[in-house]
Amino acid sequence: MSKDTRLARVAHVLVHMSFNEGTATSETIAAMLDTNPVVVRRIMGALRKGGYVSSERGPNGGWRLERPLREITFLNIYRAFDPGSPFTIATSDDHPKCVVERAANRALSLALSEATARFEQSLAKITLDQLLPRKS
Amino acid sequence: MSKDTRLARVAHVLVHMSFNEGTATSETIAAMLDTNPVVVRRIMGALRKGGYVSSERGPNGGWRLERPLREITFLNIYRAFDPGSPFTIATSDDHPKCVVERAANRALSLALSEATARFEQSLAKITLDQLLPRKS
DNA sequence: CAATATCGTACTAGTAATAGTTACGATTAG
DNA sequence: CTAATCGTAACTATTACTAGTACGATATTG
Repeated sequence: MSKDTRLARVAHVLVHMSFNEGTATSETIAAMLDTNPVVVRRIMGALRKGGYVSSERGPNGGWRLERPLREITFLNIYRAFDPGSPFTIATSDDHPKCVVERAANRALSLALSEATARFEQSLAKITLDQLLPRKS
Repeated sequence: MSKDTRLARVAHVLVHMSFNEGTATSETIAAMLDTNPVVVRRIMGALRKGGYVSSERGPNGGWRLERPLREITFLNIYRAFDPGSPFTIATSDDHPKCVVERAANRALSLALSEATARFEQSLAKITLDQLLPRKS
């Protein structure tokens, strides 16, 4: 599978959007991400459901940031994408009635959920305003 | 990408192997995993490099468990597969010189490595003897 | 109302990792 | 020598994501 880069990419875009008033079109954003406007609409569409951005159609339309950067965390973005397990690792399903397989799956599931919880804790601590360049 | 189930599957197999003296053929093990002997050879081959199992060719050959269950952890198995990142999530690489993208990638990388460390800590605590059915 | 900009979305193609399969060579017991 | 068994290369299937094409829906402007 190719990797899911949506979180890093959209965080990048939202910070840039905060530099300008008004809207940014999918086309403009696509240029920033070196991709295609449709990809942008899909990603931004997910964020719209969470109320982090809004969109307007027609001339002078585009995407608008609806919340200040400090009120948006990586966890907010991550969850907006309605993600499944973030792991490439999964339990097995060869002999669901075998007690040994079940014990192995239980042990692995616990490790996966502990790591997922840790991941989400880390994401929750990152707000978008932390990505702003320092005015040193 | 389809999910990686090797860890759970091989843990299951090693426990069953400990129930019998001597060797188990790839064919026998394949039946346990509901798959094909070649898949078994690939998976077991990785464990052989770590010294957890050995193989013998020719009649009466097969795979032999080389260490007691309590001396094999999930982390040992996991590492034997020489895994890349266990996450489906990755950083972006659209504008490597953009300071905002770099900041976003740094923040995400940290979250990923914290979660990976937690995952490995959890795996290290699971020894295969913990998967044995309780004699209640 | 016509022209145009812009989002919305269905559909298809590309990509990368594991899983599965076939085929065949290498080794060893008897 | 024969048969059992591993070793491995090559190919296909599956899965889940990214990317791209096409076209419809909507809103502004004059």
